[in-house]
Amino acid sequence: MSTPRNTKAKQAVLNEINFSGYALSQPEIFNRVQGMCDRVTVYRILDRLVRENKIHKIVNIDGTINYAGCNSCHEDHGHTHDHLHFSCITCKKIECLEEQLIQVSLPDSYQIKELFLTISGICPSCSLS
Amino acid sequence: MSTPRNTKAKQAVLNEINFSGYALSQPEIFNRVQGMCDRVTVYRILDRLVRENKIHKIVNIDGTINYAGCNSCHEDHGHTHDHLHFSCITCKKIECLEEQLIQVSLPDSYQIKELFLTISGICPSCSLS
DNA sequence: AAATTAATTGCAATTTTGTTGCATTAAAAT
DNA sequence: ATTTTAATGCAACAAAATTGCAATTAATTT
Repeated sequence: MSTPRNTKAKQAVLNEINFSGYALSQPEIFNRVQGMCDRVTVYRILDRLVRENKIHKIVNIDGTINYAGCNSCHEDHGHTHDHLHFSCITCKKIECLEEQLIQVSLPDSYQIKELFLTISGICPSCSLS
Repeated sequence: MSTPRNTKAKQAVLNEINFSGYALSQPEIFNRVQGMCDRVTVYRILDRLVRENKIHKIVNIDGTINYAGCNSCHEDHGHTHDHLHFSCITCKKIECLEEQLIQVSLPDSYQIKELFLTISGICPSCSLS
């Protein structure tokens, strides 16, 4: 198994994700670290950060992929994916609502691993205007 | 507004989706109607069937898009999207579990439009082997 | 502090996936 | 049978992601 390294580009990408209030797409991230590294490198860094449990990979309801920091996840214990995502149809931003937990019951024949709940609608700040 | 027509290709695509026990991707569908029509036509047929409320468009947790028939949806009333999808990590198939309804509560500042809940895990038939 | 190891990067090429324009075909109505 | 226009095929295009490989560099060892 390989031991991950910290590079400037990796740290820059992680910073952008962690300091953003909402989930970012690969193009947005690449844009924000302009000149730091190649487009391909951003893809690889994102893959690595997901593997290392440092960020969440969120698929939006339109299929676009976004990345968000992990607030309530312990790196060592892996991700807990029992919280929900809110996807604003106006500003297109996705945020994690970590407080709201989900409970569902399925027939015993289904083995549950993770839950992915996305709610689309209008977020608080878009509701104002 | 345009009046939809029934073509052989459209019916073939709809049949494949309706007679499949799980949601199909565009490549899978194209594969199953081989020789029937062009690759592009499948894309257009799928768009049309979604617009006509004949099928569901489901985004899987890996971002891939799949199509499923509507069992409990009334064509005229549009789609009800309050049920959940089960995504098997073994066989990669997605099925709609229409019986299981979801209830969540959010702060009043969020205006909810639709819910998308996908549960990943191992489906009954993959659990056996 | 220099040498070593292998993780990471850049770049070019490629693949995959989906879209668009337009002339042609064919479903359904008259 | 004729008419109307929805649907198709094909080729070109565009966007998004992946791969191979040589060059670079972070982190460990000497």
